[in-house]
Amino acid sequence: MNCRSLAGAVIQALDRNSCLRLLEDSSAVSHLAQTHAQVVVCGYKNDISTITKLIHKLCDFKAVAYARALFLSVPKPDLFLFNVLIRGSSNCGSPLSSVSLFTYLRNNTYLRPDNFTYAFTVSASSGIPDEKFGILLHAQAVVDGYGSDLFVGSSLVDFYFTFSKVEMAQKVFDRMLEKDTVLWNTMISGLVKNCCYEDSIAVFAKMAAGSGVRLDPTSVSSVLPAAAELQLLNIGLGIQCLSVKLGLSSHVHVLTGLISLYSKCGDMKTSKALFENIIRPDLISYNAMISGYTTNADSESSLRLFKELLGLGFQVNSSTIVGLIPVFYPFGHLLLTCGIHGFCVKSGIISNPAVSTALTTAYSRLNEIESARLLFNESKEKTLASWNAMISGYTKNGLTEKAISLFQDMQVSKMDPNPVTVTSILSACAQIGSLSLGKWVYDMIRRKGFLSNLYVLTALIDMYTKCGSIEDARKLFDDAPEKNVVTWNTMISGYGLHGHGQEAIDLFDEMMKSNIVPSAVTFLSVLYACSHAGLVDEGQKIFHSMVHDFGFEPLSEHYACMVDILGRAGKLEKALEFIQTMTVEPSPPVWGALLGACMIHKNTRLAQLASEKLFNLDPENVGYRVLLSNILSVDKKYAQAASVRQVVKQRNLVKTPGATLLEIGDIPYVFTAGDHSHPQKEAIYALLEKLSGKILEAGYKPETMTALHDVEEEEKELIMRIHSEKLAITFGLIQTNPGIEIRIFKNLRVCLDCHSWTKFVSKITERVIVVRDANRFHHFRDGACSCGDYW
DNA sequence: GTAGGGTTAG
Repeated sequence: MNCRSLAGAVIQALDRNSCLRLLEDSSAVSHLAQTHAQVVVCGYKNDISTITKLIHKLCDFKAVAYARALFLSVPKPDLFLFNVLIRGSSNCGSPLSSVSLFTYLRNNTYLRPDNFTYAFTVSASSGIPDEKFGILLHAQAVVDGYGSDLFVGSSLVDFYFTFSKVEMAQKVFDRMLEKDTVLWNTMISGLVKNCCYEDSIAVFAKMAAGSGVRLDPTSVSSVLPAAAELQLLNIGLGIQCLSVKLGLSSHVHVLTGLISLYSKCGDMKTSKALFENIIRPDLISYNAMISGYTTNADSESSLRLFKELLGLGFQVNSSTIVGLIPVFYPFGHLLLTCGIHGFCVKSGIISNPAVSTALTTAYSRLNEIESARLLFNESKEKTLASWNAMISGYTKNGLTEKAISLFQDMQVSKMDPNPVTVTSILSACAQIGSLSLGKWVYDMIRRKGFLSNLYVLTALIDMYTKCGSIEDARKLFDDAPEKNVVTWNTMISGYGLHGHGQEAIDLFDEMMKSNIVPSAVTFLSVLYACSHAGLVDEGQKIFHSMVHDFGFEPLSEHYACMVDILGRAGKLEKALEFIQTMTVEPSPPVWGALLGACMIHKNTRLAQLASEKLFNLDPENVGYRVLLSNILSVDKKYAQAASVRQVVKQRNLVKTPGATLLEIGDIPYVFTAGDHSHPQKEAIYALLEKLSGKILEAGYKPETMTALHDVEEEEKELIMRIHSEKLAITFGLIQTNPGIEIRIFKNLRVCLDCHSWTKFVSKITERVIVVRDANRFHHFRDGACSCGDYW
């Protein structure tokens, strides 16, 4: 209270009722302070009901410190006053004070807590990180005879749901002899909070059908998110009909819930109609619409509504922003992302962890991984989701080492990984082919009980196939209690990766028998499997079936697969004809597949046609130019080959350097072409020399020489450099005992010469050599490769 | 009643 307002206030004698009325009508803490002065002047400072009213009002205005001070001045507070302050403290974000007031009440007064006391204190204990307070209160309430009180019961149900103790919540609910709307509503919303969507819907149905209890807008709006989450439009429709019948359908909460439901089911037309039905849409209903447009990829409408919201003078909140942000990355809107980032900084919304996490994701999806990292570093409160967003940002951008090192930082900072974290890390292991790290993660998954999570399981299967252990992957797959379309796709593509085309087709057939609805990726996976195994007829059949039986509009990627299948089989003209039948514009991979086939089957004419298209569509890609240059060299068109390479040089295009990973025990070794940095390089180069002699005797013919005609000296040296896979295999031979399988991982496709070299080395050393290249696995054994020279 | 992080092809 300041002096001016005190001086300005007309202090006059008032009766008690007038004092109470003044308190009731106060609309700010400053008014209350003035009235407080009058209360004192008029001699009511010891009137408990006046003081209680004042404390109650102070709590409503969040002036909890003032309220507490006043409370302490009351010589003999009664139970009602205690209850008011317990509830007030809890509502003002000080749940611990509520509990300590309760303790004080029990230990230092002769008062006995009643059902209100318990209800308010239990509610407060839902806001304390430690669950023990609520559990203790539950026990005391039962002892004091309030165990089946409705008020107390509802707070207890809410408390147990807050701490994810679904069974306990259910138990308390079941034991309540009498159930009212609030109790049912608490149950419905608690189940939703704990992702028990089906149960939530079931409880709602029971409430509506036979409980005899009245449904209110909260009942309906509590259950709607469950239907939305499960995308059960029919259930949602039923709820909508019911709420119309009960006259609840014009309530803004109900309408907002329905908007969200229809949006999540992809029906923005209905959402829009519902939104237009709201007489005075509030921020939350706007948010629901914006997020709906965003998830349905209507960036224009989403942004329009956002601008409208700002224009109406609404103070947008974090939900608005989080619902809007994903609009930016599918369309590459980097500038708009930066704009909204600036807006968040200016308005202070950036401090909300959900906002900074969403922005981190946006930047990493836009390949602005550095910006993502800066934002991550700057964000004050790093939640589990923020760490996960950054880690997955790295794996999605192929920066696996950074992902793994951030994962280590995360553990150092004592943030406990969850299934989401683990899924990203497994994906990183799969990318780099690190079986040792993958197995370590698997160990952690078992310890933490994450194996029941379908994302984790699928990522684990993927990790095993990509790290070369297709059998282990299949075992996990067969033992899986639950599989979705992605799990099946993963296993099918795993077979493809290893060249096991028939197994992939068999699994695909089995999938169809299990009535799993295939996706576009399912067909891509099985078609790639056909291409890696040379199954031409089967591939054509599946493509045909995809279009005619399953009604899929083939994507450019599907065409690329078919071109690959036909091309590898030598049916180059047919592949070209196939491209000409395409209904969509052929993308670079389509022409790339044709170009690759031209390399295998030495067709310079078509190669030139394909590369002309490619150089237009994807001028920065060096791979295609190198491929064309090699094709020309093989055809002895040296001058043309040189001019293709010249372009690469002139434009300063960067070729991805080849590298190979080999793990001995848990230690990873990385080799690059012509690597002389290795401590055991002498032994490696000596053995390389020795092997070279032996395999030449056995009939090996180096394949690089043809490409070396008419090449500048400097360049020749580059080409002559020994490829990293040869160095890695040789090192593996030195480091491991005879008979042990050698596994290596190459980041690019293995070249023709290295492929042939490895075949011979596997024969003379009697070793199984497993090579994972950028495309697939090669299992070399006794002079032959599992790919049947088909890659 | 609205909202952030995860798996599959190439």
